[in-house]
Amino acid sequence: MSFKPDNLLEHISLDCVIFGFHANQLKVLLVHMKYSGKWALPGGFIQKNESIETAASRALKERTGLSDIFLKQFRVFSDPGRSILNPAVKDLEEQEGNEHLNWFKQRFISVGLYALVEFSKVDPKPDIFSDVCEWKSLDEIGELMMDHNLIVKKALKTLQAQLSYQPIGFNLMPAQFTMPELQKLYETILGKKLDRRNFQRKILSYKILNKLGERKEGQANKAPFLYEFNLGNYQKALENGLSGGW
Amino acid sequence: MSFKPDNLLEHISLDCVIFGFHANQLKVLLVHMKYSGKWALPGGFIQKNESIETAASRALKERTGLSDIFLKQFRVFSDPGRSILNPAVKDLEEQEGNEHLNWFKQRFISVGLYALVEFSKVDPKPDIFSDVCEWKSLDEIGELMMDHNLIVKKALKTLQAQLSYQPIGFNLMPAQFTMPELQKLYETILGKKLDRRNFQRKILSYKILNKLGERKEGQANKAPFLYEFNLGNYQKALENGLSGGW
DNA sequence: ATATTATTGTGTCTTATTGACACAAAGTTT
DNA sequence: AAACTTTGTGTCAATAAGACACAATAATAT
Repeated sequence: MSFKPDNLLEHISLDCVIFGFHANQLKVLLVHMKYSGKWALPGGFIQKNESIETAASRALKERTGLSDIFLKQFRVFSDPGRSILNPAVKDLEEQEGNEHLNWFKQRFISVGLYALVEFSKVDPKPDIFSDVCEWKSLDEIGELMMDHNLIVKKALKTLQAQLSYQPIGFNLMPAQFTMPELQKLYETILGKKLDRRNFQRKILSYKILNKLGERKEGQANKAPFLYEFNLGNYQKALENGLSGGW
Repeated sequence: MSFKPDNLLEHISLDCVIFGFHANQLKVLLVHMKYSGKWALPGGFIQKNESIETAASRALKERTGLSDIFLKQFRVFSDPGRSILNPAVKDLEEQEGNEHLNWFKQRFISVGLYALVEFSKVDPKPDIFSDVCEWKSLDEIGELMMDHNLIVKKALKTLQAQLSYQPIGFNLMPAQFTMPELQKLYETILGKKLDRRNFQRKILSYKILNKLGERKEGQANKAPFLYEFNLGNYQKALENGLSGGW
């Protein structure tokens, strides 16, 4: 077993909600636990010399193979009842060499982090605890381990709120994309339809897009323009916020 | 000594940033550590059957005498270097019966919570670790213990952001107040002047205030109207947000 | 080839919101 | 009584947001 609890902070764990966007659907990266048969968020523990964010990056890499992901903490989940029925313990019981089992039976407080990643860049790989690691669209998610359904719900709410005061999309879209594609991302996160013309006007007013002369071809209609994010302005908008407010 | 680490989660602490408003200044509640002579945020630890929020309410009561405060978590502080120089350890060393000293020398990850309270309702009282507990206006705060300056800074930023999408003030103002008083609160939090007429128009548009017929007298000028918060609408606005965005 | 179909690009009008700005009224001080 | 301070209040211009329609393009069907 690869965990060495001696080097880990007790009582603290972290869970990552990794959002991707594909086929006009918002997806979350989940792992399927080998023995308990439950789906869960990829998570982990914190080493004695790590910050939460560093630990989350490392854990995400271990669980799913993903690296260079910018993870942002959004909330601590600390309800005393949240881990009473931790099915991960069952997975551990079935493994040989479970001398650390009691460590995992502790009560854990978990820090929730989320990230947005470009779907196509991800090649998820399961680790020793899980037999599958894959994207699930939001409405396909069934009952997850422990309070992970709640964690996903709160992450989505955070994402929706973020949309109102910060640009989003750089990490969720391919390098080049069309306006309708970007609009579908917004519509999916918000869960509602937006007017095509007003969306374009608003997003262009932020000056975070470069219009490319080229067009995408192959569909049965007029070819849409391609856009890319203007990194400089995108960063500025991230820092300054978009508008609204006092 | 009143701490019983046996019953506490290891490695996890919490710190409370309590904002108050008085004499046109935004204030923060601080405690002064007996032996190390450092000022610090009132904080505490988490018992095995508590959520973070419950623990924070209890700790705040123990440290300052404050009760019935709604505390909201805003961030986890987990930099590995944050507690290397924890001066609280010095305070503990000077106390008799420090059999738990090593427990406090651990590395801690701290959950930051903040709250807004009505200044006049507070009667701060120091506890066994501190000899003073009092309000400090933001520009009077010197160097605090550990990373507490950073925690205050991030709490203030959270508060400023919250101002843009939620009503604020119910917990910071007395039951009845004038429009200029409320405006000063907003100006203080934001750190900038606002136009008197535009402020009034905007805040009234939220429908969260009741105008009272009475007036306040005694100042050398025209008597301003009194207002109170309309609790029903205030709650609604808290839930739905104020506007702006998609 | 021609028509059909689906989807895109684009602009205007109306309404709501924001920002800038000035004077009269009231109560206190001199 | 005059001066002073701070309050209450409204309008105009600029900007942002919401509703809405038609022409252009590229594949597909006939």
